[in-house]
Amino acid sequence: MSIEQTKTEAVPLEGQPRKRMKREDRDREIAAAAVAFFAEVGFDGDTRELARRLGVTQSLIFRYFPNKAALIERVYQEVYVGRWNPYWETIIADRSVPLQDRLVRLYKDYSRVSLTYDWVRIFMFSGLKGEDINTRYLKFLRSRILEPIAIEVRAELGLPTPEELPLKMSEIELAWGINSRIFYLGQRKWIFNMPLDIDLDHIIEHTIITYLSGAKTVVPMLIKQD
Amino acid sequence: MSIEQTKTEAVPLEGQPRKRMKREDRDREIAAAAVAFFAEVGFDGDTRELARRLGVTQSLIFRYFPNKAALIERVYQEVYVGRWNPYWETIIADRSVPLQDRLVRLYKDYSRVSLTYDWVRIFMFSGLKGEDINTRYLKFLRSRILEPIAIEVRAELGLPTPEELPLKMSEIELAWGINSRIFYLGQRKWIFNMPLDIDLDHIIEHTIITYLSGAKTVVPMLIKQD
DNA sequence: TTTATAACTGAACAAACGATCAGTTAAAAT
DNA sequence: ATTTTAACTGATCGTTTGTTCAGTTATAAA
Repeated sequence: MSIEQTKTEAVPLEGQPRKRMKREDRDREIAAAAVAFFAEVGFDGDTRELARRLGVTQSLIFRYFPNKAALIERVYQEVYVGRWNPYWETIIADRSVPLQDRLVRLYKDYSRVSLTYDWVRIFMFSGLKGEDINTRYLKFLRSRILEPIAIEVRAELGLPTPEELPLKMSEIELAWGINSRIFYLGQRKWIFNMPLDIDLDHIIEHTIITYLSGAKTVVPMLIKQD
Repeated sequence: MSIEQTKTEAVPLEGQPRKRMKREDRDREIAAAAVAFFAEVGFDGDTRELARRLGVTQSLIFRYFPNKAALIERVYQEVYVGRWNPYWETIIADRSVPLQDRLVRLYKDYSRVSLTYDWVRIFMFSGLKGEDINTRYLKFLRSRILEPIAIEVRAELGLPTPEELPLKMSEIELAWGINSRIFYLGQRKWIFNMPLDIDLDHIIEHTIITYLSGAKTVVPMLIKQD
């Protein structure tokens, strides 16, 4: 199993009881352990087991978080908000670099965050739970990544700017294709236990090439439709 | 909410107690209700609530299934095994029809099954639970759908047959792209609550065009590499 | 060394859960 | 009409769960 590589199991020294941390440190330790723990077993994982992994009693957790829901909320903050890199948004618009290179660079970097064990699994657990954080994240992604990509494709193909002709839903939908591809890789690896056959970087390159090649064919067609 | 459209909530008549079904019928009724119920709340959903929806007592469920695990196993059978259509496998190989049309037809039909509320959510719940049914399903999908597609692409582009030159992992990986795209649509709609902006049939068409267009560029490149 | 602060524990509670089983009753067989 | 069969109920048990709180003890200030 290749899951272990990102597990953050804080096993305490059996003999020396590592105790009395500063409030801030313990707070962070619990949050980090909660991310790893809930990513593994889901949000129905019990707080006693989480405490056991931390090497503390269960009641301590409730001295740092008012209830389980608050702890889960913290997990969302850590994973979704805390791991977004604003630099991704700037890569896309840098027209001094060929578009294909920009997209490959962007998604190689984005994958380092969103293709981890914790990220993929917690994203699904929270989605299935019906939390609105997923919807909000995806809307954010669309406005910060997908729409900018669609705009750059217009420029690349010498088509009208969004000011001249607003982006079609279907152009953005086409860009979703890249993300769906990347995300599915994460699911194959971290949820369905189907390790990838070939190198991730290669897949990303092929995905971008496929997207741009397809966009060249499809987008001019799309913007002529009503 | 558009979720209701596939919910199969068997509300019993309050007055007349609809009772004493034949064993076979009740068995199927419980199984169907379990699919809908677990798809909604996950496999941690309690049997008392399931019984309430069925209009029977909780203990009755345990007279039809030895334990909860057996009921869940039945749910897998209903959804994964019971909904596979062997006809999909025959569409792909029919070279009297243009490849693009074959793929569009295949995935439009496949979507009718695998893009439902029940299917998408149960697939994720079972995956996150660590059940091997997902791995088995995806291996089956790869051999029955994705590899055949990769073979047809070879033929379409006038490249060597698999007998002359075995399929590369990366060629199959490229075909995964179609499925990832489709599956992601289901997740957007049924898990992340992001309803699709444009018509599903259009997206499928664009997905196939994008794939074939990309394959034309990438596959000749791939088979030259070691 | 003594005192004050706060990190931490251990035991307990109530609710919710899967599972069991002796008994009830509708429906088919005689 | 009576008997037999089997579908179904109601009450209960043991376990697990989130949450609370009075008390303990390490650590730093005095």
